[in-house]
Amino acid sequence: MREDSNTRRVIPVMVPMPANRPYSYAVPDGMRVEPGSILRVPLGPREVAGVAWDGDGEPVESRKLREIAQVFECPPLQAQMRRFIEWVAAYTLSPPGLVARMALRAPAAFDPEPLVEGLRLTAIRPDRMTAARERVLHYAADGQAWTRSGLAHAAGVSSTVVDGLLAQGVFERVELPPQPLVPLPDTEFSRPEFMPDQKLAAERLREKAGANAFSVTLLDGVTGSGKTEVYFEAVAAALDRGKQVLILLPEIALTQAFLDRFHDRFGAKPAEWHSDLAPRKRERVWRQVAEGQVRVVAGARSALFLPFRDLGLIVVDEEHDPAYKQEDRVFYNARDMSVVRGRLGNFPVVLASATPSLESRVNADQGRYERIVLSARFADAAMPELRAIDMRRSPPERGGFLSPVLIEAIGRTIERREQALLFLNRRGYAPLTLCRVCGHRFQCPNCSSWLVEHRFRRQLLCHHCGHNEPSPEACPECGTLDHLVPCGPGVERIAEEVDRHFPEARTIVLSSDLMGVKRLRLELEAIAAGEADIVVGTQLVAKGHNFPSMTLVGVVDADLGLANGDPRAAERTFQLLSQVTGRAGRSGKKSTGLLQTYQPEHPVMRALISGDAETFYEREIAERERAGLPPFGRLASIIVSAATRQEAEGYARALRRAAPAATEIDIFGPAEAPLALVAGRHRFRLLVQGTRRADIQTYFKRLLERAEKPRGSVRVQVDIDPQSFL
DNA sequence: AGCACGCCGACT
DNA sequence: GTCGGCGTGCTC
Repeated sequence: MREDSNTRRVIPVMVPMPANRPYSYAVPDGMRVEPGSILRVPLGPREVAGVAWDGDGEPVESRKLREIAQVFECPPLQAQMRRFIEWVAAYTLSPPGLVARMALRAPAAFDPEPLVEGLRLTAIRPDRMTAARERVLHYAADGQAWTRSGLAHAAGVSSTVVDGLLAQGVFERVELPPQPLVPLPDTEFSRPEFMPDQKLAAERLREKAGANAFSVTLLDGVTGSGKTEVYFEAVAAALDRGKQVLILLPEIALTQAFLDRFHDRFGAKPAEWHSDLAPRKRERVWRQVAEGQVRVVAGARSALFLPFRDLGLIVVDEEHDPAYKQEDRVFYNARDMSVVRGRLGNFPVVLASATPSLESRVNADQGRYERIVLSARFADAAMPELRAIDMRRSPPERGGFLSPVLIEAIGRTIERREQALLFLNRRGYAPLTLCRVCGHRFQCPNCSSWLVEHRFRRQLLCHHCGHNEPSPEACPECGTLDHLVPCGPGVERIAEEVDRHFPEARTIVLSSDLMGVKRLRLELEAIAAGEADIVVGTQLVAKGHNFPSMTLVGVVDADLGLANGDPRAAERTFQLLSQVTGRAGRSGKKSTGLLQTYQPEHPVMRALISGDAETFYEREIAERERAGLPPFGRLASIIVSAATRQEAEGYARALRRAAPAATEIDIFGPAEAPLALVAGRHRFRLLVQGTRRADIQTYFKRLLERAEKPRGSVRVQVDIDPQSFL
């Protein structure tokens, strides 16, 4: 704390905007502020919530210096969290104010939850008794405090009856503490019976999570090996130590199944945290996490910035999932930042996956993480038998995309009254439309990608930037009618083909653009209950939902993810297809996975079919090491975005020219096409390769200082994440 | 990131 | 003559 010339106390405050350092504010006389206090401060024309930071406030001109308006009655942000914010800001080269903002994303949560007014029976009896009053007294006789509306509702009377009794003194007002959001989990609620290798793993995890020490454990267990139940033992151990627990999930909105399993084990639900949460609920979660009443949070990546009072374990489920990576404003990977938070907070971290990322595998191989392997499927669940369908030998009939082999397998499956899942990671009807007369191809006016036909919506859609236009009747180039042809399949087109072959079957298309999260949950429930025979779905069917009678999974285009130039393509495809095919066979019935491919000899297909992931990983790791790619070398990028393509590209080129020569850094780009169009901004990426993170960070800082300052709508962001590549 | 200030086109 | 578009610059 410092005093200015007028002997006012001045402290640093981190404000929620892209400031590179805390701002200084004056503390009014008599105000008690400590580092971490959450404050209401004036900022320009408005007021914002900021955090009192550590050390002295830098002196500022006294005409600029303004006073803190209020200290919120709310637990201060702990030193551990403040160090975490600083660390993330330094690592991602983003302004700490923006990182702090992520920890303050619950606007109204800083004021205490209002006390609930309750009514309790006194010794006074009413002057006259009526039937309605009788009923009210009957319910209130339990001596508990009731809310006015609750009591009126229970007694089936209007609330004026209760008001009348209150006026006579029959009831007194009492203040009730706000209801806890979720009941306390009970670590003894239902202890599962484990198979021998699960038991071993669970004991090891209990040991790790029971210790007050930083460690990272990679729990590597095939789909259906009971991974979740095993890491629940780590959760139990941390809870028994009196700690809070965070479980990160890639798609929390879709994982009703996870919440049910948690409930089965602990007799209570965890608090949820994700972007679809209603604002009021969001505030209560934030508040009760800060106060320590919520013991377990299951959340999306942003839950990492919740202000836990006493966090003692983070579990990152499906740790390989690309959804953990945030790619706007602050670029970070929640899996990696979880490890950092564990290190700063000195507590254990568990990374769980059936198909770990290469980074985590290498970290385990090199001894930085401990690796626990669960190789057997649990109880009656059998691994699906995977086979390739060589599309060169069993091609689809003209105009179709499904091999006769797959069609026959679907037929046998639904005859047995079992379910079939067809997976194609492509939304819409057809990825490209062209005119048979003049050859015109429908292209996005903003990006350079093809427009995807969505027949259900009668629109052409750009999957890059969201641009959409109504489906055309005629070719805009030559005006010819009825000569536009869809090229290639999307899920809608596959569903159409399925309908042709199995008109009697109940076929459902599951695609993120067809329904909201709520509707999707219902559809998933319905499918699990057997209300469909054939499901055609995109990526979202891969995530976390269990379909007990699904015994056939057909991958329509297993080669799809391998086509682009991403060095992670093989790893990603392996992970995705493992997850998709793992949806089958959960009931213990014999199940099959069929992969339609033109390259059955590809390492990814071989690994999937043989079940020998080990050889695949070794090969991929060797390849990465040879190429100096993550986790052996670093890839990073500078993202330039602007309102127009010209502006973005222009600045990207200017940056490229200004790049100082350096032996340890290799910078290339911009790519020919803009990377993406995000909320009306074109983005270009300059890719940087180097060996050490520190080299890249220093280099970026130097480059950004040297280059002309971005003007106009140009923005520059940095992505230094071992996960990143386009 | 917000938000106000400021300078040029189509309307009551 | 004003309303309003979003370019520019600042916030302790």
